[in-house]
Parts: sequence; structure tokens; C-alpha cells
Amino acid sequence: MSNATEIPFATTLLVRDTCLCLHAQRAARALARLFDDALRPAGLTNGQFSLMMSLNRPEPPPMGPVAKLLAMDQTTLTAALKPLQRRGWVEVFPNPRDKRGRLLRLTPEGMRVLTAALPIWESTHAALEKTLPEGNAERLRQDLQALA
Amino acid sequence: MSNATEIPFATTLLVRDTCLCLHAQRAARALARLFDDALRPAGLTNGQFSLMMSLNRPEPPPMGPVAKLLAMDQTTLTAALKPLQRRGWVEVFPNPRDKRGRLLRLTPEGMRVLTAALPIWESTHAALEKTLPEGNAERLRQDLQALA
DNA sequence: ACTATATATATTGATATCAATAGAAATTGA
DNA sequence: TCAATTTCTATTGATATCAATATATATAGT
Repeated sequence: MSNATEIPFATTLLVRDTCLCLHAQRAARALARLFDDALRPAGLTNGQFSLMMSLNRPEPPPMGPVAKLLAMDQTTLTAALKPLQRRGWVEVFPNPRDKRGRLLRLTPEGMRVLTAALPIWESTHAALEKTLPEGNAERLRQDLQALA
Repeated sequence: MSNATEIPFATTLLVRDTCLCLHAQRAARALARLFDDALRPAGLTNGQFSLMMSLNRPEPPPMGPVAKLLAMDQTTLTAALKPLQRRGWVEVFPNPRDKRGRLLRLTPEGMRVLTAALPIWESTHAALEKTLPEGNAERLRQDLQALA
């Protein structure tokens, strides 16, 4: 008798077709490319746009809540801030009310960059939604929200 | 008059709540962590599991179609193969019918690793689906498919 | 056959992602 | 108060991701 392990091809097809993680990674990559391409003239990636937009608040937020909002690891946020700080678009400064923490805010130049990017996001997103059947976008948002 | 550019906070909230790209990145990150954690004992990440599973075919596939299946850039696939080749789980060999190309196949050891990972995927995915309302998973798969 | 174009893949450089780990400050419990 | 625990963030190392670019081979048009 053979000791060769083997997985039926039908199982492979089942995993491919049903894996929600794979489906999410695929869609995330495709949408990232779409928005990265569109935002390139503004000098931002989709992730940088989302991060900077999340900093446009009445009060500068600490890092933890921003990482949670973006559903990313806190160490990822630390790293993602680096190029934005280097370009002078985001400031990271001590939290006077918690000496462990730091607060984040857009610089005036960062705000200008974000303002320039906003109409690109609007048109790109509108075009994307137009490719989906009526109501699917809102449904998809709710379904995705349930996972993150 | 002020020349300070500014984006209303309400606009920020709108972008956060409606951006399909952000929603997809968030869900993709959360699911990646879920499956990475589950698959860690098998020595695989979610992406490595998907890639290796996609190589379980009757005929070794070229790189291009595999990259397209995973909706990733071809250069990403080249890079993603490196650690799997190093561990001896995947072989990359010349395509006899096209000297530009290369074909991919699991090694016997790679097949063993994948076989060990499969029940972990099954239980993790079943548990995930159970957290979703009846029918939502299938609907979500279809909606995500439309984006990738 | 020959040239122009297209296709398949690799490399480099920048950024994104997370685990493991560590340090500092805040909080909690006795 | 003080020690134990928790919280907040940074660093390191491995992998993931893509743009820009380069090379080799295949294909198409003449």
C-alpha cells in the first residue's frame, strides 16, 4: 500500500470556490490596485488615503484606536506612519494625558494632499459602485463589516 | 480670508463608512489573521495555504494563470514562491513547451504539509461560516467575486 | 526568414503586514 | 504605598505587495 498523501482535485476546487479568506484577499488586492492607480497622481496609496482620512478629526487620536479602526496590527500602523512623517504630511507627538502614548494629526501640507486626493476617491468610488447591481454595494459593506 | 484647506468631519465619516476598498482591506486583514493563527501549527500562512492548494492539480500550471487565480501581481507570486521553494514544498521547473515559462508543482513533502493543513482550514472555515447568518456566506462570496 | 510586437518571468526598491519581543507608563489590588 | 498586571508604543525579522524595469522567448506581419 502507498503512503503518498493526496488531496482530491475536487477538494482543491471546493476550497478555492468557498474560502472566504481567499475571496477577501483577492477582492482586497484588486480594489487596492484600482485605488492605488487612481490615487497615484495625488501621491497616495489606498492605505495612505484611508489612514490620513481617519486622522481628519476634531481631536488628534492616539494610535491604538486608529489601528483598530483600520483593523490593522498596531505595529503595522507604526510602520505605515513612517513614510507619511518623512514627507511631512502627518505629525506624531506625545500625548500630554498619557505619557506612554502618542497622538496623530495631519499637517497643513498633509491636509492639502488629502484634499487633492478626495475628488479622485469620489470619482473612483462612484465608478466602482456603478459597476455593481443596485443595492449590492451597501449589502457588501454590511457583510464585510461583520468580518472585521 | 483663509487659505487653509479643510475637509469637513462629516466627509471623513462618509468616506470611512462607504469606502468599499477600506472595507475590503479591513476584512482581508481580519480574515488573514484568523487563518494565519489557525494554520500556524501547520507552518503555513493563509496565503501560502491558498497558493499551495491552487497547485494541487492534475497538471503543473504555469505561473501566470496561478497569479491570475489569486488576483495577485505576477511579481508577488515570484516572491511568494521563494520561501516555499526554500522549504522544499514547491518546485519551479522549466516549461518544456514554452522556454520563457516555468511550471509549478507541490513536492511530496509539500503535499504532506498541505494535507495536514486541510482539516485546520475546514474547521476554521466552518466555525467562521457559523458566525454568519444563513446564506450570507454564499452571497458574500458572489459579491466579492464581482470585485476580483 | 526577418523584424516588430507581445508574452512570461525575474530583479530591485519601496511600502505593508504581522509575530515576537521589549520598554515605559498607567492601573489595579492588597 | 507598592508590587503585579495591564496598556501603549517601538523595533526587528520574515513575508507580502506592487511599480518600474530588464531579459528571454514566442508570435505575428511582411
